[in-house]
This record gives sequence, structure tokens and C-alpha cells, in this order.
Amino acid sequence: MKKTPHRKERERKRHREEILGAAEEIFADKGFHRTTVEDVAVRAEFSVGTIYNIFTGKEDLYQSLIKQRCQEISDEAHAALDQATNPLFLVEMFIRAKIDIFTKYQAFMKLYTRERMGDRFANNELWRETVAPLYEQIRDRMVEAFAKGIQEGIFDSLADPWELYIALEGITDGFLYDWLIHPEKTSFKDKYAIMLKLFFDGVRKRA
Amino acid sequence: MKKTPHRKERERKRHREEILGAAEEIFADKGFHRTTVEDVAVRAEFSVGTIYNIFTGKEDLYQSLIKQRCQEISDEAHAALDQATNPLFLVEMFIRAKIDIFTKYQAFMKLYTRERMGDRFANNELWRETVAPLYEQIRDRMVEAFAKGIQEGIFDSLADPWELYIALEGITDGFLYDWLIHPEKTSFKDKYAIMLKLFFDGVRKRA
DNA sequence: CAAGATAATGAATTTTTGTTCATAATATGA
DNA sequence: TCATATTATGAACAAAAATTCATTATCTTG
Repeated sequence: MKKTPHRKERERKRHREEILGAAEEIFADKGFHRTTVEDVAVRAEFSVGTIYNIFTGKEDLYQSLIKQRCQEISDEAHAALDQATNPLFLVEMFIRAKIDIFTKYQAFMKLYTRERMGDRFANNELWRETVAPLYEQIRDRMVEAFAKGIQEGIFDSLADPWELYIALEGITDGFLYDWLIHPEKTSFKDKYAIMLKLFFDGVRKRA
Repeated sequence: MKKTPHRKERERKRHREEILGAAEEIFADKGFHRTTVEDVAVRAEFSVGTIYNIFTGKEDLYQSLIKQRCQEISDEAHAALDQATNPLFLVEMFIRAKIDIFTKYQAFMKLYTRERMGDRFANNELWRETVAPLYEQIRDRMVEAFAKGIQEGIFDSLADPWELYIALEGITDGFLYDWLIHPEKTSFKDKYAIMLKLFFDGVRKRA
């Protein structure tokens, strides 16, 4: 009754993770607004009251999920990019990491893809303080590398580094969405070579 | 009391358009779920009751808006693509039309960008019966042209036509989103040449 | 202008869903 | 095992927003 029981602490954490996992699945499936707290409770096999013992409300549940997953994903992305030693290799690692991470976090990516633009346009605290900084760290790493690549004469200087990043993100997101919508028809992993080829050399046939 | 008064009819239509216009702005600004029918009523300078006289409910209001705008946009897109006589020129027209249309329909594009993925994943009637067919018509036109372009030796045969379309859509969407989020910083129109260049020739410097 | 039709209004109602909290169940440790 | 603390529960409550509809205003036409 007085000591700090470690097991209790771990158990509470486990319950928290289980509820977050259930929330992730339902939010991904129905979106934030069409998901009720009871939906999450049923899926997690807890009562609504228990959810309110651990989270202050539906919004807190959502934000906790986004924060946690974004941090995990950011960490994995940085670890992958760390391996690259030059701009060309960095692009390869970026695409590889995007494939690996989005395959691993498929449910979350569906949720993120659904809600991203709304959160972005709303420019709320969650986006400003948590998601944007993590996103921008990755983006800026790539932009810097593109700048270096242009200076070194690896990349064409017609586009500026920022635009190169927009294109890289656009192409990879395009294939990602196609895969999220038709997960049975296409394998996201198999698109690695074609994404790389299209980004580096474009569609036009060489002379 | 018996005749069919044309003016009344036109007036009803005008009211309908005004309400749709107000709905478009608010939906674009706050998204479907955070928008209340009263928000729309206030913006349109009508009462909520009047909205319910013209539309059966919030959902009908949303669907009517999406249907109408998608049809308008589809018509303009086809008219633009009709001008192209070969695959290369078709890609140019695609990018041009996307710039022109999305500049003209900026508010709607914000709304569409917000809600698109949710509607797509939900695969509801609105998406299946209205939006998807219009989207697929355009997409299939482009895919066919890419197939022809590959046969003619204009495009590299490493990618299949479908993948070329994914890449084209990805690149253009990437620049579109960047512009929707920072409309003051960048001009979407100015990105025409760079989008074309990146899609055709990629980022790598030529020997 | 008056009678009758049509359209607009917004307060009241209904529905939905997020949140609370009294009660029950379970775990702890002396 | 018993007293006490902790945690879980879900029915009850509150808030928010969609929808209705009795009332009022406006228009039409003889």
C-alpha cells in the first residue's frame, strides 16, 4: 500500500498500449470523427470508464497516439538516413526507409493519410508542436543533401533543393497511396526500383 | 398560382448556388465534421430552415457540392486534354490544366484535399458512383497515352503506363499541396516548367 | 388590395456521443 | 482473512449539433 509496485506500473503501461493499439485500428478504419470512444473501448476490451482513467478524453487519446507513433517513425527514419554517406545514397535510403516504415506501420499510415491535411490546415498545437518539427527535421536533412548534390554536380541545377524534395515526396506518396488503396494488387516494396528510376532519370527515353 | 414561374425557379437555383458556395468555403476552412449547418446558414445569410428546404440535410449538402464541382472540374479537364495530339503534349496539357483548374477552384481543392482520403477509404456511394468514375476517366486517358508513348519509344519502357501516371499525379500533387499550405510563398503557376522537367528528365544531371 | 400560395425563419426537439461518477470488483499486505 | 487501496465498470448525465415544424413574412394573381 505504500511501496511503488513495479508490476502495477508496467501493467498500466500495457493497458495504455493496448488501448492505443485499438484506437489506431479504429481511427484508421473510420477516421477520427466517425470513431466513438465506445468503439475503441469495445475493440480494446475495456470499458469507456477505463479509457477515461488513462486518457483525459478522446482528443487526448488521439494526440497521444499521433505523438507516440510519429516519434517512433521519426526515430526509425533518422536511423536509416544515418547510414547514407552521400546524396545519391541518401535518396536510396529515404525510399527504402519509407517503404519499410510504412509497411510496418500500415494502420497508422492509413490514419495519418486520412487526417494529415485536416490537421495541417488547422495548424493546431498537435501539428505545430509535435508533427511538424519531426517532419521538418527529415525534410531539412533531405533538402540539405539536395543542395550539396547540386553543388557537387550530381543533380541538375534547374530545380532548387526544396523542389527536389517536393518531387521526391510526391512520387513516393503517390505510390504509397496507390498501395494503401489497393494493398492486395500491388506490393509497395516492389516499387523501390521504379520510384528511384523515375526520380533520378524521369520518364523520357534516353537517346 | 398555377403557371410555372420561371423567375422563381431561377431564384431557387440561385439560392441553391449561394448556399453551396458558402458551404464550400466553410467546409474548406474547417472540414466536414467541424462545420455546423448553422455555420453555413450564417455565411450564406439564410436560416438553417431554408437550407433544409433546399437540401435534405448536411450530408446531402456536402454530396451535392462534391458532385457539382467534380463534374465542372472533369468537364474542364477533358476540354483541355482534347487539345493534345500526342503523348508528350498531353502531359504538358495535363499539368497546365491541373494548374489552371486548381487555381480557379482553390477553395474546393482545399476541401477535396482534406476529405479525399477519408471518402476513398470509406468507399461510400458518393465516392464509388460519382467521384471515382470521373477520376478514372481522366486517369485512363493518361494511362492509354503513356502506353502509346512507350510503344512509340518516347517514354522509357522500364516503367509501366500505370506507374507513369502514379508518378505524374504524385509530382503534381506534391507541388499542389505545397502551394495550398503556403499560398503566399509560392505560385503554383510558376512550377509548371519544373514539374515538367522533373517528370520527363528526373533530377540527375546529364553527362 | 385581398386571398391564397409559397418561402423563410429560428426556437424547440431529437439524436448522437463525449464525459462523469457512484458502485463493484480486484489486488495488496499486515 | 480482513481492512484498505486501487482499478474497472457502465448507466446516467451533459453538451453539441442535426433536424423539425409551427409561425411569420413575402410574393402572386384575380
